[in-house]
Formats: sequence, structure tokens, C-alpha cells
Amino acid sequence: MPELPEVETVVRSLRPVLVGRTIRGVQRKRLKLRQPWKREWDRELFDRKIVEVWRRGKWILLELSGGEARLVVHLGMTGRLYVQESKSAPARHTHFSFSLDDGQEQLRYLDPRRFGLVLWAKTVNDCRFPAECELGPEPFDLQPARFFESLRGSRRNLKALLLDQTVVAGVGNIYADEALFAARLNPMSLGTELDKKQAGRLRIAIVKVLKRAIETKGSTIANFYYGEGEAGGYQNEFRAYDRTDEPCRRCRTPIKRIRLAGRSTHFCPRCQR
DNA sequence: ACAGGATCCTGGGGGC
DNA sequence: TGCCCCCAGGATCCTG
Repeated sequence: MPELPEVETVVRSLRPVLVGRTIRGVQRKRLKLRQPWKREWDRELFDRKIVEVWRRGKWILLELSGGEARLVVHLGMTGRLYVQESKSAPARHTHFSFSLDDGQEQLRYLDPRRFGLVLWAKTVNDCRFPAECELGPEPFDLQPARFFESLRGSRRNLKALLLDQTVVAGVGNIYADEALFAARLNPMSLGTELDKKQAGRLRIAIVKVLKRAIETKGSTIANFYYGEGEAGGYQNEFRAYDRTDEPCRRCRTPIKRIRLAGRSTHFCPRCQR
């Protein structure tokens, strides 16, 4: 579900609500996420203040007071993170409820498919959370030369390269397809086949698509919501993703769907040669 | 090195 | 109403 724009939307909605508040404890379900929560973390959280809420790639970080410590959240496919009144019953698949301040409200994590993660982490060897040291640059900080090198040096196809979080952090299935459409590049092309100009086009397309998706508060297909249930708007601007057999908005050729890098991939066979 | 498939899960939608 | 199959915004293994 959530790629960079959705995660950024969640962070922006949570930041003003969470910064300055104190975590008083956590209630959690025993169901396993991809990595289990350790019992000793319960104690670590107690009475810590949330100092900042930020994002790196698709990871959400809640910086906590009292030493280098933070809550780390990855939404996986179906994760949601939001603040609710404690008196409202937690929805099905709510795995964590963190009590805030006087306990009237809770920060809750919900995730039906359980591909997500909620962890408590300290800085170790400069890594502020488990995946940080393997994460590539933020799309908005991509150095043109470095991006070109990381593409040209690989015999993998462009779709797989964009999904690789070490090449660029935060791009997922939707925005990979949208960026390749905007750059008029075929998702099956190999990194080695790209010239400098095409790599530049792709980098600019990624930035453009992601910025616009953030402006529209992400894409809501089946179940992405931020806050307590507001929908994003970028799904209305899709040009490739989820448009199988619909006419290309540029040339009217039907959009094609194939399987690449294990994911469904949508492109215009005419515009994206 | 890289592609492809299976895997971890639940739920929604379509066909019958 | 139910069953079966396919699909899903992620990421990580394993095999060939």
C-alpha cells in the first residue's frame, strides 16, 4: 500500500499531533509481525517524549527524548498509523496502542496482512534503524551522476532497479510505473542500455511524480488512508498503473500489463519503447 | 549477477 | 449466501 508519498502524507498528518507528547505505555497483541516486538522495549518507551516525526524512504521514525532512541515503523502493504481516542474500540488488526500523555488518546498501529514492522531502535554504528545503512538516497537528493552510474552498471531491468531501495529509497510499484511512463522509458529496458540523457529524464520524472503525489496526499486504491480515514487523490492522475487496456492518455494505445520483478507492471507499448 | 518463484498474511472482488 | 481463484501499494529468501 504505502510508498514514499503515502508515508510522507502520514508523517505530515502525525507530526503536529504527536510532537511534544509523552508515551505512557503500550498495549499490544501477540500476533507476529515480520519481526517481533521485544518485551523489554515496553519499559524503554515509558515516559519518553516524542521529539520529532520524520521519514526516510518508506520508514517512519518517531524520535524520542532521553538518549538516541526512536520508534521505527514500516507500513508494509496494509499498515496504518494514527491517533485515536482511547475510549474508541481499536479496529480489527490493531497490533499496537501507545498511550499518550494523560491516556485520553492513543497512537495506534493497524496492519491486516502483517507485512509491516514496529520496532524500538537505538543508533548502532551510525544506523538509526535496521535498514538505514542499506538504504539508497532520497529521490529528491539523487545525484545525477551517481544515479546514472547505478543504472548503467546493472544488467537488471529498469522496473527492478526502481523497486530496489538501495538504488533510490521510497519508490514502489505504483510510482515506478508512473515515473517510467513520465520518462517514456520501457520498464523492460536494461540499466546497461540507458544513456545519460535517459537517466536524467528518469530522475526528473521520479521527482516530478513523487512531488505531485505528495501534493495530492498519495494514492488511495483499496485502503490507504491517512489520519483517521481520509483518502488520497493521486489515483485520479494515474497514467499507467492500474490502467490495463485503457487508452494511453498521450497516444490512445491501450496500456499493457505484464509481470516484471514479480510485480504487475503497466506501460504504454507505443510511448515507452 | 540476475530472473523468477515462493513466502510471510488477510481481505476484496469476480465467476459460478 | 458460499466456494474457489486471483489479486493486492513490500521485502526477503531460495533455486537455476
